[in-house]
Amino acid sequence: MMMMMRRRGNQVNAQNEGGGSSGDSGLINGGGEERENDKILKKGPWTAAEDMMLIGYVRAHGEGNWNAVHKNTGLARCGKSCRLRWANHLRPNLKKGAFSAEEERVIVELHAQIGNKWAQMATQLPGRTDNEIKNYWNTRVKRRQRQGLPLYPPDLEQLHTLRHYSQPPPLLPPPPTTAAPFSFQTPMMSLHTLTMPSALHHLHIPHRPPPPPPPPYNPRSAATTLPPPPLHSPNSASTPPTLQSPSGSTPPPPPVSPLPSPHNQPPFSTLPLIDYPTSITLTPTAADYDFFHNNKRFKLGESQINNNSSSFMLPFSNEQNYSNLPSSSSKNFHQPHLDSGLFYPFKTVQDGSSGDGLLEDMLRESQALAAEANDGRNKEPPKEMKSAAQLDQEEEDYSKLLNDDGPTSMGMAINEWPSNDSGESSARKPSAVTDNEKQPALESQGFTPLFPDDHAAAMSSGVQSWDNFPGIR
DNA sequence: AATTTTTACAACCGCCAATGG
DNA sequence: ACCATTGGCGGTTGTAAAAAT
Repeated sequence: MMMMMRRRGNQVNAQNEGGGSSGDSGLINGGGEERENDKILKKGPWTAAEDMMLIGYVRAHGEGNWNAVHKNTGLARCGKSCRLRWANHLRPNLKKGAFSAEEERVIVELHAQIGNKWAQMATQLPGRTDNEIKNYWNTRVKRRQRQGLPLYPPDLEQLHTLRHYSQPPPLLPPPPTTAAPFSFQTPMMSLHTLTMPSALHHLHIPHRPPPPPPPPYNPRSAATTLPPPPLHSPNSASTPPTLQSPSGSTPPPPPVSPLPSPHNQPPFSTLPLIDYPTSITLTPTAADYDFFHNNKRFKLGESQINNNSSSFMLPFSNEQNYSNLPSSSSKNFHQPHLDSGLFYPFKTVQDGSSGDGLLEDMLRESQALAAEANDGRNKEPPKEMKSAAQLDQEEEDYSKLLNDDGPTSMGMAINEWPSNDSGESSARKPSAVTDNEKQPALESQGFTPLFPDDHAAAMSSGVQSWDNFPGIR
């Protein structure tokens, strides 16, 4: 079982958890729960069933309005918790696993440039969340301190020091808004296929566009922006150094971020959208028998696809009973992206029974809500939909990605033993490797892997799809 | 092999800003 | 102008697992 997380929920949560509740919401209900409007809100680790409910909700209603989740679905989580769970674990395109050497380099560069701006840094690292980056950095700080190493390599130390004396430069500008309207693989693909943009390799501060007017002074952010001073700074002089452009006399073009800016894009704009909101169907397609597990792609054989299996069941109850799962670890089910894979907590109902119906109920409820929303009124216009051409392109990109294992490609190093700028290795092997080693084969249970093991690296780069989610087409 | 240390990670907390009534 | 709601951000904590001793 995944870690038995501490239950800080036993504490009073005086805050209103993202505003989802009014000030009187802080009634304690021991055992990691909290009451709100007579509903008990859970705290602590999310169960797979809860994840499914949240996913279903988002697919039906889109992101945002997180406090409506528990009101509409009965999911006993506060809106804030839902948002966090979605953003950090459930949304598509997330890349899990150890940071690649290139990613580490980017983080260090960005940190030298902007400090603890995790959210901004995350916009430069496709598939990575601010939380991941923050965790990585904190770990790095501890490690470097213990080793007596500087936080930054010499070239970045210069930049870092400069930052103490000057206006922090703006982040890389957003890409042109004429980019493809939507592709949930676009950010990753661009980095993967183009390797790291030079703008992320070298931070040419002198050539950047002039910084915008300083924002109003914010004592809070001012207090948190500066990173801890370098431990062994080679540039600890009291005067700012002159920063030389590493590119010599030819200024590089303005850096272009491969990512949409959070300032002109809706958050998590990479969510693959469906024909909102009534497209949810319970009819499985062949793709529903196609899933990823443990970095392998599996597909049910024809003999395993029951013609009668028009329903799916969650192989666990609300109380997270994993006993019916294939031999995969519960951890992987609890964290559907851990394998950089897709959701695989589904088994077809072979005996014609309907299963526990949780997912069906969830989907039907979403469908009913969607229908209600549509009911002849000014419904919310459909969000972006993929055209057939887009889907084809994604398929093609995906195929390319699977065949592309260039050593400098962003994201391919997920299973490599990363070493950072100073040549040190992370003290811990990426867990995905050991997980793979541990995993019992699903083949013995009737699943056929569609890709060989080396597919793992490509999948680990964050290529994910909703297409395998039951009832999506 | 046992124990200790370190790392990775998820989730929460507290605060702030934006928004809308 | 005020207040409530909502979403977001950065800091912090606790635990499991891995690595080191």
